[in-house]
Amino acid sequence: MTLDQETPWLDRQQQRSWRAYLVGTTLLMDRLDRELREQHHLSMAEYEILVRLSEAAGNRMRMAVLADSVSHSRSRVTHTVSRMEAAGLVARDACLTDGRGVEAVLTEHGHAVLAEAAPTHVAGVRRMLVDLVDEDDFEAVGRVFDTVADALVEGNPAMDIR
Amino acid sequence: MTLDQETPWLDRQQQRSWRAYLVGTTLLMDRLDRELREQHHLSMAEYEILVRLSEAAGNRMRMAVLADSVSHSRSRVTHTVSRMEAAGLVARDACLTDGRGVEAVLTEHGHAVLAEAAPTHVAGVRRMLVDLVDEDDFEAVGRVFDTVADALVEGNPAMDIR
DNA sequence: CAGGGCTAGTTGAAGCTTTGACCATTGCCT
DNA sequence: AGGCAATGGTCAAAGCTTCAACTAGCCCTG
Repeated sequence: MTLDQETPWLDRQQQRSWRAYLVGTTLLMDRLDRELREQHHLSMAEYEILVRLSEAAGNRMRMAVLADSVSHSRSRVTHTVSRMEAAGLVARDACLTDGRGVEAVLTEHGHAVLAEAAPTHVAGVRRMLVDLVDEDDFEAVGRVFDTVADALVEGNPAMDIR
Repeated sequence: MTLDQETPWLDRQQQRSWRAYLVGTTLLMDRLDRELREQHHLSMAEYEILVRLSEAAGNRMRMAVLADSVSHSRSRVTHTVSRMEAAGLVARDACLTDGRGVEAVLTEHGHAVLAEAAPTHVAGVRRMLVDLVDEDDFEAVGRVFDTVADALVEGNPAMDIR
């Protein structure tokens, strides 16, 4: 990669965009998390896991796949799932085809909690983001972070430093 | 605000954009934070505070103003500044005009650390985001999160639930 | 089929953030 | 002036995330 003296600064517009993104993301995530906690006793991390499981075949997923799909560390998912298990939202199940594996399974209760939480969460995402902004601009956000995610996803050496 | 049954789901495209944003942001923040920590022993929160102070008149800022400018809670800024103070990056100073107030001041060392960290941090932001995406798309990101931040910034009752 | 190396997942400690209580000071209102 | 609500900042405790081992099972090679 380039040396430091070759790295151009961000121009005025880029700087503005970058800071707006930082501040906006901080406020947005904060609020969505807070709403989920207050109304449904769920963190956003827990909510995302419920969503992923509900979309998975058999409502079950290997821990590692789950971790990758939400882009959280395995350790983090282990802890989060443990808390959710204690709350009866998911269960753990040994994987039949791989003795090392563990699957997280959505319980009845987890399904019910998700069904309750989803509409209000979606409403929040709309109210604070989607319905506020131009549709094309929001698609641009999708393109930008698709690109970022692709570039940063596990094992892309092009993104390593120097 | 609208009732739940009136809230339409996100359409396919919106859903894709929303998830890309979540995943991309998670990966990006993770990496930027890691780079800053490994190369300069700074968290992103600390880095942002250094930047804000370096731009402030007299390199000093009231705690509350600082907190607002990075959109972090006051408590969080208190803790972060305490750690930075222990590391010699900033100093605390009583506010002359308001007996309740405290000002954070950038030290020589803090200035030096920022001068070292900034180029590599900017390089990271470019490498993993700015240089990867279409310029117009990135401006759209700026518009979107400007709007979000405006809507969510302290004391906008329109964004409250129901 | 034994060994080494890899992958899956967990664990506990350390670190950061949030929450809520708390105290001091200030500004407003009468 | 005197009382009282609001503001600024801090702190301790609780919660979540990260980090660095660690266990166990898989797979490849000799």
